[in-house]
Amino acid sequence: MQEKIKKLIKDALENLEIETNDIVLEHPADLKMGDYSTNVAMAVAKSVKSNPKELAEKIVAEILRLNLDNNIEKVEVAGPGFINFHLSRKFFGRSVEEILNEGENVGKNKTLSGKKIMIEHTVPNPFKPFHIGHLMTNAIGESVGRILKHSGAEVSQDNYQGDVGLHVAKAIYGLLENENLQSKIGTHNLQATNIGLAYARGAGAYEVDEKAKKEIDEINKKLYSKSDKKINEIYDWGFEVTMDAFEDLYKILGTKFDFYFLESVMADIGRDIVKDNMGKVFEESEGAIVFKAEKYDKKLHTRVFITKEGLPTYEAKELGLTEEKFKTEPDMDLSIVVTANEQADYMKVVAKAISIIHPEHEEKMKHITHGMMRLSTGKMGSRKGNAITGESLINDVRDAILEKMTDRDFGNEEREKIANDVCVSAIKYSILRSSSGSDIVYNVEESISTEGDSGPYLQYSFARANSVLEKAKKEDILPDPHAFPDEIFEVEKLLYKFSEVVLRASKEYEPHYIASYLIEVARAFNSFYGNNLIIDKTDKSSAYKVALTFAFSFVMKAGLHLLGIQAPERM
RNA sequence: GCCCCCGUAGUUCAAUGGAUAGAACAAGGCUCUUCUAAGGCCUUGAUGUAGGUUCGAUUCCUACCGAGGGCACCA
Repeated sequence: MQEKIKKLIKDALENLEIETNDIVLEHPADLKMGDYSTNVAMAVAKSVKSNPKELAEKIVAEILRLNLDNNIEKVEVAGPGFINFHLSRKFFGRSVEEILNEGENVGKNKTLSGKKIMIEHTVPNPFKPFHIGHLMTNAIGESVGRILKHSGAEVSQDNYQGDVGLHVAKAIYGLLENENLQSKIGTHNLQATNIGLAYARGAGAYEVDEKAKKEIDEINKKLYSKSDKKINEIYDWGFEVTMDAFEDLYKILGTKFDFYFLESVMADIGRDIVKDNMGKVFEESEGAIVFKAEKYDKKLHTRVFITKEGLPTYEAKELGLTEEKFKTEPDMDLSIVVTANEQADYMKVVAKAISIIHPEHEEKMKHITHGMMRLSTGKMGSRKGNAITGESLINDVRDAILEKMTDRDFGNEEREKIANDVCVSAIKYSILRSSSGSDIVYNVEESISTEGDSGPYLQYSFARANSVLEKAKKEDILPDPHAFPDEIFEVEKLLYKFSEVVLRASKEYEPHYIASYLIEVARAFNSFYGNNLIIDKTDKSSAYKVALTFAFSFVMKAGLHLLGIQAPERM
């Protein structure tokens, strides 16, 4: 439709002998102003020395002369010189029909078809708790991945595990200090929680206790050399148990990883790359091996890749990791990494180094950053290791939801499942409603409220639509997109825009466009629901309203999927 | 000191250089003998400051004010 209207405008301008290369066609902010709008008249008014409003009138006259097809109801000039297009009742009926035909494929586009993309996110460290920051990268990474897939890309996901390093030594120190924490009794979640406590203890001691610091450094050396049998045993158990606990969380969150990379392996690969590029990229400075990125870009700075002790830093490991990813997927078109904001600058330096070594990779790396999650109520996690864990937040939110569900008549299994889905939706939506880089304030109460701006509100709207459709089935009213009434409902004016929203979200790697759009559609649907009796055998247009309800439910379900959220049929 | 990101209703967030800057929460009122009232309908309130570019600036540029992050061997 967009292209058709653009063509129409272009033809009209040509006939009037007005030159312009770029026609901007957008949706007006207010639905009352029409469905599409262009500013060409204002844009070219100056160059043809004409009053924008008069020029707009002339263009409209020419457009009308060119014959409208029955998708366009009327064209008019408004405001300072906008030309507004109002689409016809038929158009909206047709777009509902189209959505019905597309079903769960609704909103897909092919802009990325044939492209291979790998996205890295979540990245919790074994031996450390999965904290709420990991929920941020998970929600954003998962959603971006799904959006790109909806645009035709072949998407795989990878996770990167810090299996070595000081944090492991700190956890093991804590475990040795308090043997109770090494208990193998209970679920791996419980055991992982104990390891998290041990880590917090070790991390705390490392800061304030000289003796402990020495011991931890000692443990760290033993971990590298694998010389201590007891430490090795604790390590093997702790690694497995924390990784298993992460897998449980991924299941709840709806994430599946295709590749896992280990930091210990990347360290060696990274070190080799640095050595192979000495002189070319890296140089020695104060005993360490560094990359002076400011030589290439004034805004970048020098970073250490190999310490004077000969140990590869995060930067060198990242180098190895990227190399390994391109080896794993040789024809990869894009490698995306999602991390916190504070990594933005290192990533630029690392990316610069990589593009000097592999110029062909330069355009194939993309870094997405996320902000911090703070909780609006209760204590915030301190920096020293006792941050709020993802699991405890999930449990709190789930409990609050179960409390709200007491008047609902569900079996235990369904109740649990729904509480889970609603909980994940509450958290993920709160993250995804804002643009990616911004910090968010998470408010448990607001996130589970169905009044307004929340994931549960979206799910509720879907469940409601579903319940209408159930009734339609019982009453034998089949959807018919041709039986439309004269009235055009607001929800119809939004539904056909879904694919455009997906496209924009995909181009900008921004899930929040989907989130805001879904709220808008849900609101329009709930309003439609409130003001219309959908199932009504005495109403000729009932079959159309059922079709519209179907269309809404497809769009909502697909949209929620793109946010990484389940759409329960009942709630 | 240098670099990056940000500053929008009381609060939490939106707004591809466009029209009267949108929502939601909070406050008040109305609404279930209709399909989920976890809903719907109605009523207030904002672009940090000063300039500039533009027919038009929340958006671009400059300065200032304010908050956050990064800047050599942690990740």
